[in-house]
Amino acid sequence: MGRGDGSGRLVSPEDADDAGAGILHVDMDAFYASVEQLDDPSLRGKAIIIGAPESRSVVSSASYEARRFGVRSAMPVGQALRLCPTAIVVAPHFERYLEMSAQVMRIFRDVTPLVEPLSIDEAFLDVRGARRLWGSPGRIARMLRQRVLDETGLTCSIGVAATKHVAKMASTISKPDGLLIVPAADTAAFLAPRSVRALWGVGPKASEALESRGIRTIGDVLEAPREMLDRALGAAMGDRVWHLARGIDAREVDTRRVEKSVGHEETFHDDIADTAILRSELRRLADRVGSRLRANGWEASTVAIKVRFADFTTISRSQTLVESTAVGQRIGDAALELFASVDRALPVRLIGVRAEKLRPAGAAAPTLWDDDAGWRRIEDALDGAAAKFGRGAVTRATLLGVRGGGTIPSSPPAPRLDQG
DNA sequence: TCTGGGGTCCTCTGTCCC
DNA sequence: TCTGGGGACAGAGGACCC
Repeated sequence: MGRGDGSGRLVSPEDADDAGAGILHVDMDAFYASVEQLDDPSLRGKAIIIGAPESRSVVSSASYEARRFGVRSAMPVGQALRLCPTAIVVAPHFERYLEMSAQVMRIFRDVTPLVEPLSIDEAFLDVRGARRLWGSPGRIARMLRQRVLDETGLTCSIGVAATKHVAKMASTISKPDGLLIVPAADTAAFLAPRSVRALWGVGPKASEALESRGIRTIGDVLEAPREMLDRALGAAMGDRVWHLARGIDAREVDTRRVEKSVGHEETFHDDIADTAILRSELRRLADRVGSRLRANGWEASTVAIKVRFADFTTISRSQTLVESTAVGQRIGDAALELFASVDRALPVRLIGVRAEKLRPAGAAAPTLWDDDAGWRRIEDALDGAAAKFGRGAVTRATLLGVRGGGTIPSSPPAPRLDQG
C-alpha cells in the first residue's frame, strides 16, 4: 500500500498495486501559501501565514515552514505569530487563487470529464474510463502530479482508492507532495487502525461522543453495535459512519454540483451596538448578495440573517419570500425585517446575509405539482378522503375542485404530469 | 487563546392540517 | 365540538468542511 517517512506521511512506491482503485482525490498543498511563494520568490522557503492584517483575523493557509511550528488553518493570526514569531503575514489574493484553481481544474479535465471540484483547491476524479487512453489509475495520478507541477509550478497530493472517502483519506495521509494508492482489497486494513476523527463528517463533537463510548479507531467502529452509533451520533450520522468504516461509500463523482445558497458575512473590527450602523451593514451585504445572484442568473426565495454577539453567541433568522428575487433592495428589506425581530442585549460582533433556495432567474415558481412533497400532500389528502368516504367515491377531480376526472389510483400517481 | 468567511447537512421544535 | 396521532414543513441552531 504505502511506506512512511516517520512523520505519519505515507506514500506509495513506483510499482504499487492499484487494483480496483479508480477514484482520485487531488488536493493542492498549502494552496494559498504556495501561490504566494510562487508569485513572490522572496517568500520561498520561509514561514508565511495567509490572513488579513486585522486584529480578529484567522489563518487561511500557512506554508509548511510555518506548520512546523504548529501553525494551523483557522487559528487566530495573533496566536500563530506567538508560535512562529518569524512568520510573514501575507494578505490573501483570492482572484489569483481562483485563476490558479481554474488552471489546475483544466488539467484534470484534460484527463477525464468526470471531475468533481470540492473546493478551490481539491477535486475528485473518476478515471475508471480513462485506462485505455492514459493507463492505470496509479499511472494517471503520477502523470497528473507531474503535469500540475510543470504547468503551474505547484505541488499536489493524490489519494487513489475504490471510493471517494478512502481516496480523500489517502491524499491527506500522503501530504505534502505525495501519492498514496489503496487497492480495493486493502481498504479494510487501511481503515482499521486510523482514528475515528479521520472519517468524513466526524469532527470534535462527534469524535468526543464516540470516544466516550470507547470507540477510538475505525476498527472500534466495526466492533460497535449499530444502535450504539445511532445513539451517539443520531440516526443519519450513525448510518454514515457505520458504512464509511466498512469502506462502503456509494457516492459517485458528481460533475453537476449546484450551489444551494449564497451569502456574505462580516466580523467587525470592534463590536457595534449602533442600530443605524448595523442596518446599513445589512443593506450593504444584501446588495452584494443580490449582485452575486444576478451575476449567476439566480433568484432566491428565502433570506436568512446571522447575528453573532460580543459573547460569541450566534443566532439566525430566516424568512420565505412571497416572490423570489435577486434584487438587493428586496433582500435588504427582508433582512432588516428579520433583524428587527432580534432581541439585542449585547453589541454585535458579526452580521451576515444569506440567500437560500436558489433557482434560475425567470424560471416558473415550483407549484404543488412540481415536487415530490407536493405529490405526497396530494396522495395524503386522497388517502384521507378515501379512508373517510371509500376509495371509489372520491375522484382526483374532487380534490382539485374540477368536475370530472378519474378515480383515486390504487398505486401512487405517476411522478409528474408534465415531464417528457 | 479567543475564535474568518463561504458553504452543506442534520436535528430538533413548533405549527398546520387531516 | 373536542382530542390525539402523525406527517409535512419551516425555522433555528449546531456540527462540520475547506
